[in-house]
Amino acid sequence: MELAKAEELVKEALRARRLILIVGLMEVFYEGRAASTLGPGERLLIIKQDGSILVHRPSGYEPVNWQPPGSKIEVLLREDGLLIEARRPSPQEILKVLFHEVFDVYSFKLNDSAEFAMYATEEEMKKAILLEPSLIEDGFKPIEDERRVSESGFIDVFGVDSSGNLVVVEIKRRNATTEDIKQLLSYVDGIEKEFGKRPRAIIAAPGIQKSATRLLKTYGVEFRCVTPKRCHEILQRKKGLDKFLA
Amino acid sequence: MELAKAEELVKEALRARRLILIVGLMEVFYEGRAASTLGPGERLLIIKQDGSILVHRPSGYEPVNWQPPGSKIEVLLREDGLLIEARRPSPQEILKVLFHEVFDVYSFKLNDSAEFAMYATEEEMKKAILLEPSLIEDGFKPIEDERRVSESGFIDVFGVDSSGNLVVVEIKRRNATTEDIKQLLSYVDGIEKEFGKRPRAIIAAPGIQKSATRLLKTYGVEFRCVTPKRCHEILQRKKGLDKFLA
DNA sequence: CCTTCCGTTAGGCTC
DNA sequence: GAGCCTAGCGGAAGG
Repeated sequence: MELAKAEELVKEALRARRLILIVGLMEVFYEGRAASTLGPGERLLIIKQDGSILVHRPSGYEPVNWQPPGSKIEVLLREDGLLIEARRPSPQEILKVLFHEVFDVYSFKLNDSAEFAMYATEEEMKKAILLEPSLIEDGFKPIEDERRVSESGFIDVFGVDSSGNLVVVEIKRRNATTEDIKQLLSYVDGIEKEFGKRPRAIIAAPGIQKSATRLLKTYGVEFRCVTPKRCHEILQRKKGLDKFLA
Repeated sequence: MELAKAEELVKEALRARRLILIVGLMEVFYEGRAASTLGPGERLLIIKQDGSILVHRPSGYEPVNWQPPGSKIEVLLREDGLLIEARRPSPQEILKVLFHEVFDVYSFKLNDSAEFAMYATEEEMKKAILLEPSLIEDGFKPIEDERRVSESGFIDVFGVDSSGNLVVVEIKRRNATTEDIKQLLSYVDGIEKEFGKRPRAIIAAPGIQKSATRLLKTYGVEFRCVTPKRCHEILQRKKGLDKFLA
């Protein structure tokens, strides 16, 4: 395709705020928080209606270069090719795509207002534990979620056990790491300072990394196997029940 | 476009291992480590030669759903639409895209062997410090990079100052956080245990978060302002010099 | 395979 | 805007 024709198509599509796909032979330059260069090759450039822009190579999940939404897009026909620039003010970054050849330009006005729903997240795990505290242990009573501990951060679930001991619960949707255990321990220290009494520490996760297992024993942290999937099922069941009762 | 025609085009492109773009009205379902649903909407589906697959909405940098390279892709024409499934064995995950309408199917055999070069990374910062230790301070002498500290991880740069004190340097390409300082301090403890002598601790980064500043004073950690960009320039200058001397 | 750590992480939330 | 944290994080390097 003539580069001049491609320029015209892209400019028109930009004005109309359409999703644009450009396939061609291009070089890519990026400078901002970091910097990168990518020599000539055949790739796909995607420009979205909100100013996000992505360069995709023929392989790999990730774009090789990109600019997030809000970038300002400019198109320039030059001697050496068709240049597309995406500027971002803060942080100051620029992405330059220089097309030596354009194979095709497509553009679309897409309508998509559907809601995206994600399940089996850490958030759902927390909700399930608050709703069904026996997931942690019989007699466990949550008192607070997201309790702030000075200097450390936020406790996922804070409560008491059947004997009245304070309990700090840290939730992870993936296997717990040493870092996770250390974080939990810093909450324990904070609570101990605040209440003058050392709380029990429980990590609720689908599993635990081997290196973290040692820390468990050393510091008396307890592990409860809780999976995102099971928590999701519990919430679904409860919801179904509520509907039935309503 | 007829869904049967689309099915044919996609299957042929899959056999030929081409990059495939499908634009149309689709629903998306994902289940694996988590789960998600996305109702009908007009989107772009990208299938790459290596089995990666991406669903892009008209806005936003990130794909709303995806599957990484190596997924097995199947195409099925059903009563309710054209179904494209991408399965991944480990972790066991499935992505289902059900097209109610297909506007266009494009496919390309793309040639792209160019090398991608990234600059101003943490790796470059380390190289620059090893090459030009005065970036840390006059008289600093690096001894080792990536020195293993038992139980903690790896020290970015380990060395001695002009008075013979041990020095532990932690490098960050972005502003240093409290976590970064804690990590550095765990290296310090490890080195103290190993050498029976407490080393100096230096964090080399473009800046430091306010909450981390307090930790500096409390634990005697020193801060050196070192930016990725400046390190990159130093390496470039050195390279130019080498070329000139060669 | 598992673990560790970086990333132009992005994105969402709070302050 | 800065700070804090999660993510289906992905990806690479090392054991």
